[in-house]
Amino acid sequence: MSYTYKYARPSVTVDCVVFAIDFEEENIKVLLIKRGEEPFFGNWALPGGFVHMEESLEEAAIRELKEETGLDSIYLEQLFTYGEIGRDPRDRIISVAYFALVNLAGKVLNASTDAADAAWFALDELPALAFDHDRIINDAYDRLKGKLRYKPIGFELLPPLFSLSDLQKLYEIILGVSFDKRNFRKKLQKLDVLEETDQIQKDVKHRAAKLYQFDHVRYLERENAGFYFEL
Amino acid sequence: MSYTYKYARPSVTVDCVVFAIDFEEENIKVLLIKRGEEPFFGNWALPGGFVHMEESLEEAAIRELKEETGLDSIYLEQLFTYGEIGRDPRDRIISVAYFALVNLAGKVLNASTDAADAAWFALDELPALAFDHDRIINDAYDRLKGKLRYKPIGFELLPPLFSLSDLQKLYEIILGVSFDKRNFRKKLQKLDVLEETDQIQKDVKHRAAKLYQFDHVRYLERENAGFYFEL
DNA sequence: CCAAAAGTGTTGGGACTACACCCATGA
DNA sequence: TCATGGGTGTAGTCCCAACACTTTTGG
Repeated sequence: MSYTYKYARPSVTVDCVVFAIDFEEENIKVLLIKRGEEPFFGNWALPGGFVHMEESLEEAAIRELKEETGLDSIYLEQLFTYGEIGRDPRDRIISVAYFALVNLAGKVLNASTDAADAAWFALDELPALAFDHDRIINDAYDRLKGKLRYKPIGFELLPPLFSLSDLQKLYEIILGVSFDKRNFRKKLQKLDVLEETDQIQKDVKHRAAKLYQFDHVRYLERENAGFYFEL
Repeated sequence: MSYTYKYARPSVTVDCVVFAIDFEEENIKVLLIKRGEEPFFGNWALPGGFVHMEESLEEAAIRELKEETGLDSIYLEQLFTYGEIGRDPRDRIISVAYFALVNLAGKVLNASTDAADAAWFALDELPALAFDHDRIINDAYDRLKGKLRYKPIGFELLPPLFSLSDLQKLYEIILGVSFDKRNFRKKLQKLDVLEETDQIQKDVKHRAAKLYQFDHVRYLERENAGFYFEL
């Protein structure tokens, strides 16, 4: 058989599930854009678009996020690739989904070129979504819950300096359980990956909490030494 | 902007990393095929090929496995999608990699249509591989090691009936550590997902071990009840 | 009877759970 | 002074790691 890439080719897109935590409302938010094109014109959908020939998948995800939402340099990992027949009503489309985490307070959204609008929605109050994006969001949430327990990805959802109560609330919101305050703090202390700073909370009307930061370097040292992060 | 899927399209392939355990040699085996086409004619590579327009990704993976190796109805999960520029020397190719587990003793290989040959290689003695397949195998091995600890996927590498020593040896081979026999057995007993059968080992020249089987149903019950499999 | 692997209990230490009160601050 | 969340210790239980010998079978 000769070497020819002779088969008909599907189109390939990337889609990004961007999560953030809303500490006021105590819920999880997903970033959606209102589609400005057919199909599903006017519906809400995940930010994303076609992969260009001169960029990698991750580059495409980063570019689309920037173009459609203005978000930049956020945590991003590949989630899953969806390739069922009929996902797109008109053509064969394969979508590589990405999973992104962002600190809600630290970023501002820009609507732009091919998205008429971008907005945060509570995960449990999503509008009707284009394509199979509801399923993708579900899978992403499963990944978030699963990975949160054994990898320090929660810190991506917090500002660089945070209180222990914020961290605990984050875990409680995402996992849907509550933790004992003293036990939670003891466990973190034992993990030894948080660094206490000399900063404290500002503008709170009660005793200000000490602020901590996550020590990536120490975490990697411990992981390589065979210690497991687990919460 | 009008609705046209106007972009140039990459080709999409699937590649399968099939693992098995060799209990005689006490090592991990990977299934490779010798390429019968350019590029990398004559090199060893992962089984796989182009995704057709009328099949899903998983269907493509199952079809290619059957065509190239004869393997059928084995454990399969999606691993990762590789889309770097230049992975393939001649064209833009995006590969959806799958991760497969099989019981070495229970299956026979068939070479066929577009693979000149198929063979098992020890993971630590791989030949030069086509494309970036060495990297894909590495990623698959990481997935195997990681997932083995908290999901009962090891049973996919064993025959339906197995001894506790086989199971322990499997964990030791894959994770590269050794476990205390009594503690290992106590832990399994506590997990309560193994069913003792009335069968025993045959044709061994020492005391024959009792054979057990994995109880999928009970495992799912426990998982839904919030219990974690962990070893 | 020898080789080879199967099978089996106990103990000490560390981790986890459950639980309640005082402290600091701003309004 | 009050409301709000910040911060802290102990005791009991359970889990885990460490450790060695006897049993069964085939050759």
